[in-house]
Amino acid sequence: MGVAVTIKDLAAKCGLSVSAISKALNNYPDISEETRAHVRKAAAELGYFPNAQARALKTNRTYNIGVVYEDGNRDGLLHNFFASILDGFKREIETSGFDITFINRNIGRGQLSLLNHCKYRNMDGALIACVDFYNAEVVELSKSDVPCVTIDHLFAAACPCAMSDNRTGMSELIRYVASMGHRRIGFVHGEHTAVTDTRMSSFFETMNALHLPVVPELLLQGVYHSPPSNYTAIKQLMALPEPPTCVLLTDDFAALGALEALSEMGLMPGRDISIAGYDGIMVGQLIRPRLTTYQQDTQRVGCEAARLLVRRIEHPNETLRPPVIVSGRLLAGETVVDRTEKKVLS
Amino acid sequence: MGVAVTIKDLAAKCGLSVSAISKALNNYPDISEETRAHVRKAAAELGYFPNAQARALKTNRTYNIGVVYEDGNRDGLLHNFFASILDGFKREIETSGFDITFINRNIGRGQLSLLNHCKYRNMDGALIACVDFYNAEVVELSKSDVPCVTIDHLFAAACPCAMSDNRTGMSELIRYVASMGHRRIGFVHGEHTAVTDTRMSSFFETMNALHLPVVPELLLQGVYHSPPSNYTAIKQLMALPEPPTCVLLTDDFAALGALEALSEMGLMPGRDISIAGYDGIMVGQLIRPRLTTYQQDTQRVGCEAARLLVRRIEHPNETLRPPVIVSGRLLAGETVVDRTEKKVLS
DNA sequence: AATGTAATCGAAACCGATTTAGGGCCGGAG
DNA sequence: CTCCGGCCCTAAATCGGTTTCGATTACATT
Repeated sequence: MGVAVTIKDLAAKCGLSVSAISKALNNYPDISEETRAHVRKAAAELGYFPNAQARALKTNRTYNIGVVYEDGNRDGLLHNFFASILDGFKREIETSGFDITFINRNIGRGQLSLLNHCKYRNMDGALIACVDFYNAEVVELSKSDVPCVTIDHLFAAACPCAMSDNRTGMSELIRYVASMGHRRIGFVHGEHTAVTDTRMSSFFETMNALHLPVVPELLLQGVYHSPPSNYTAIKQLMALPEPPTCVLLTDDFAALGALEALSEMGLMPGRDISIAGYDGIMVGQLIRPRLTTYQQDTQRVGCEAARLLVRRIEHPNETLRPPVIVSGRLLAGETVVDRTEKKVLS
Repeated sequence: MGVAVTIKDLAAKCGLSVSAISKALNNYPDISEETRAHVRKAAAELGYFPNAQARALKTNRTYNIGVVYEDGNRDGLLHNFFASILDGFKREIETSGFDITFINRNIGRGQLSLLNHCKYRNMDGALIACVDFYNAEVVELSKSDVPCVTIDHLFAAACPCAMSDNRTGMSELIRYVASMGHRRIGFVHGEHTAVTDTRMSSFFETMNALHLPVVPELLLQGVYHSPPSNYTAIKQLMALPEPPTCVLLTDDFAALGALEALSEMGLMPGRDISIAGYDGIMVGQLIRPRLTTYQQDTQRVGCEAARLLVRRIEHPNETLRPPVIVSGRLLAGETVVDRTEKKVLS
């Protein structure tokens, strides 16, 4: 190694003690301004910067954030939706001087729980996203003394949360679909999670408010981010004696699976049958017909999560802030047909 | 904090000195087997694990890898291709006990070069991917004493590299297209990079070998991962007096832009005009018509990069290994028409 | 002149590990 | 009986910083 310059070298160059240097650089009040300036100048000349480990050892601050990310399935980083949230989180938290490190369960050849991994590296905080929130290790981490922030899941524990406005989103989507003349609306929801619960309750509420019938056969459980699952679901729905005129899928990526199924059946989405996704990923707007969906502001969700976490780290005793709810917007693509016009025409 | 258990606590519990504990856990030979066993048991009981900072301070090993990732554009994590490589890298390097941390240019409110950021955190090594390899800071890092591995770019510096077999890939793709009866082949290549150079030279070579004409007007420069850029390029190509019958785009994501342009022009890819992408991202196989492309084995590229890096870290003086070249496979989708049949029919 | 006070800086302890040098203890050789 | 060499362990230095506590100096106050 090109032998890093340490605080001792700097002290020698300045003719000062090590402690004086430290204080000068950390803006202690008992160092004169001219000394401080001199030290700063010398530090710049020597290209000095403190050793992160040494500093952390003493201060218990690493300026490093652990990111707990799916490691079960083969998604994780490949998950468009969460990749975008992570990206937003990363950009924001970096401006506050934090780095991010992925947290997993192994260290050396040994194993470590998520919480212990965080403690091992002395993480200043952790982002919990894209995981099974009911997993024991995840719950343990959320309840621990390491400051956490979650995405789209509200823990009972004192854990701030940034979430997308799934209630309004679902509602707007349904109202749009209804405004296009659809009454028999199918809904493939995801596995049981907080997000699913919110969307489902919003589904029922909105359908009721619009006096639309909720038909049990049109309500299916699918799997988030899984084209095959939604491929199957839509085939099942279309095989019904009286199929829906419009189907809402779990998410955009999954909706691609539905589109695949439809094209196999010789049906053209946006003409013979309507479908809508959820998320608003970029490819959904690149394909033809453009996907009708509800776009979540993922960058913003990540950014808000970062702010909440920094706030929590810097003010640990502050009362817990309510979840930040980020609104999105409807993307009226071309996969939902306007049946009102048809009625007029026929 | 729940006051972490330190080596002192463990020493007290065992009635041994701190150094004995350290040696026992680090498999020093001068500790009796029974003592070692006893220490291990006690450590497990107390839930002890060493403090990463303290250890790193003394050993200069952090078991942390810096990941240098695009921070200029708004891609980065959103880049399907590199996200998958990073994912493969992450999985492999985690099995060797390393964590990964993103490297950027800021620390606190100050600024730090990429190299200095690595040194600040005492990274054991670095992955250089998805960046401008001609950037001064990137070059500096690659030449430094921190062990690096690159993806798809061979530095003059002693830096191992994992790369996709762009030469063979391009060649196979062209041969396939040619076998489908295409002679007027357009090629939108990316910005000047090592990857672009390889693909272009392979393009010329293969076209020559197949006695196909390389028409200057059919050779355009586009931008990687940019649908709009390729949207423009394909419109330009189709406006020619004698347009190509098949166009190769920079990558799959960009190819979606081309598909968009074609659909606007009322042309149907896979019937009126043929196009091919490159990369083999998942959505390309979910849309209809399925994208014809060359699939790179990104997981494998990431995995090989991890192995190279670990090797380099653990055996710094070993002579540099040659680049690992990972082969991919042709994905014959539906966006390239078979003109030979047409000829027969007409 | 004696005392008090503010402004600066230094000495040393400390964070939690690793590692070098050395010190008892025991058995066997001389 | 002494000496020597393993074996097993401890003491202490060290990594590179931060922070507490004191020390020194200069200057104003009484």
